[in-house]
Amino acid sequence: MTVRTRFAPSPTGYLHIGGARTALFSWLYARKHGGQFVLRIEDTDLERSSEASVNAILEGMTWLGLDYDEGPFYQTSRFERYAEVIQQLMDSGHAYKCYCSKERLEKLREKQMANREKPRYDGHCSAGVEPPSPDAPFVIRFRNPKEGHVEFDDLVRGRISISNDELDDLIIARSDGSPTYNLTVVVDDSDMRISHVIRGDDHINNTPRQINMIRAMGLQVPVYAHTPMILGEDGKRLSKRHGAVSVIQYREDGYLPEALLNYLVRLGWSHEDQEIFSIDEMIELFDISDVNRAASVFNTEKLLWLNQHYIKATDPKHIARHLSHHLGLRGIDPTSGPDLHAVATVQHERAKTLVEMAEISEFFYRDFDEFDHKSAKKHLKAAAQEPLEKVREALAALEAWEPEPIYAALTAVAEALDLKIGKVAQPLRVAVAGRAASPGIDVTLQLVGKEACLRRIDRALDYIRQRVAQSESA
RNA sequence: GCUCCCUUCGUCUAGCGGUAAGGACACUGGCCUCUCACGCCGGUAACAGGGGUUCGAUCCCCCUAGGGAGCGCCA
Repeated sequence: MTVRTRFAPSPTGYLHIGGARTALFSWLYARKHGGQFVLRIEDTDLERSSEASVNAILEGMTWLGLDYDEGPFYQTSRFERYAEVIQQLMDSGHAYKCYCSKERLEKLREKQMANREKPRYDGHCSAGVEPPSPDAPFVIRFRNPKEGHVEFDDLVRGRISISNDELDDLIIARSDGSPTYNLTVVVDDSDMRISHVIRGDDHINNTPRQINMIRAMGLQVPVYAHTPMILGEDGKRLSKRHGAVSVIQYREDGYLPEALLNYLVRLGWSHEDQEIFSIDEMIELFDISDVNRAASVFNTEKLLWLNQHYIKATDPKHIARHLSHHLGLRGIDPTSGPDLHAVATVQHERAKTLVEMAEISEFFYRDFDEFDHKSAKKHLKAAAQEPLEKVREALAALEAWEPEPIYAALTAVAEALDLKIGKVAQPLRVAVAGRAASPGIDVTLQLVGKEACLRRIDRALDYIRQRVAQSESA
């Protein structure tokens, strides 16, 4: 049997974290078994579906690298097929017309709730009834078996069993003739020869009735795997308000797709003590039956750690391209300063996201507006004046603007003044970078460039003199 | 309310009848060091509770509690 999995989002919003993981699991399973992964857009809800959402989902999949072998298929283009199946079910007696009014159903539900019963359709029209009027509206219901129970072996949950008397006769066609979800999934999964249905566990309760329909149609029941949901940082369900951000938002926030994928695959799944997985390793090692049953909480801290790991591990040339983009977003022309590859090389161990990397690299490309307040307070004080003046002198005299001579010049100044190198380097760092943290002082100066360095040192000296003058007059 | 599902450090997880309950993130002590990071060494921290079964339960069974999902002419 060739493995065929699918991802079937409804285009009513973005591709969010939960959907992305379900897609990843399905994709991995197909890739692992040399099968196919198909994408299907479940857009039968005309009210809520939008093309913008379809595009957002496709964009998210592309960014993550979850390529599909077939599709995207749109359910809206398959209405004829659904109508055909519904007719077959009618012909074989597995479905019937129901003329019950919404009012009647509403009352029924209230009564059942009051009686502490599970609300369900009572089969009023099951035996066949006369239409209240010749042109009375009706829905079509699936005739669920009354006896026995449905069992299936879920690849992550194990055996799940539910009694048929818990199930009622669900609507498969609305009064306007359009098919409902439970019918369309079943028909599509069958037509698309899906062998393994991997989806969120919010579908567990639908599965038994879907199995009953599949059997009524005389079709093959696929293997199911219901993956647990992902909770927000607060342990509550993900919502628009916290965490359920679109996958694309992570790209904007400076995450690498490899990091997000790695994070997602470890949510509910593990392989020994391994934390880092390349795509190839995931494909080789992942197995849907090793997935946990319990929901898991999304933890940005760990994602950040992984992201930093991938930033460190990725070729700086590649990082440079991303950095260019994020610098651009900050209004910086990346060609106006040092080579991006060099900057990425010295910064890639210092940033958890590409956005952060752009932020801490800004000073390479333009003079900062003002010194970081705390850093200036600590380092740009009277005691730093002489060292900075001497450093300026030494640097101005340098012929070769390279890390080694620069560092030699600094140590010479420090020695001459009988200071530790830090007493010289820190004020200089604040002068040139605007803050007390930066890559090594030598490469920092080199990349900023001689002219800019001298200019900024002068500015820092002005700042110190002004500060000294103020404290004297006070 | 009813049905189904879930429950190991704060978080992600390992465990599959006998372990000092392992790893990772975070937190934290130290080393390295021109800063920040990186890296390295160390630490704190968990089997929801109660009954069984068993020589022995994190692991098997039952109950309780807590959490989640479903119960639509949404998907």
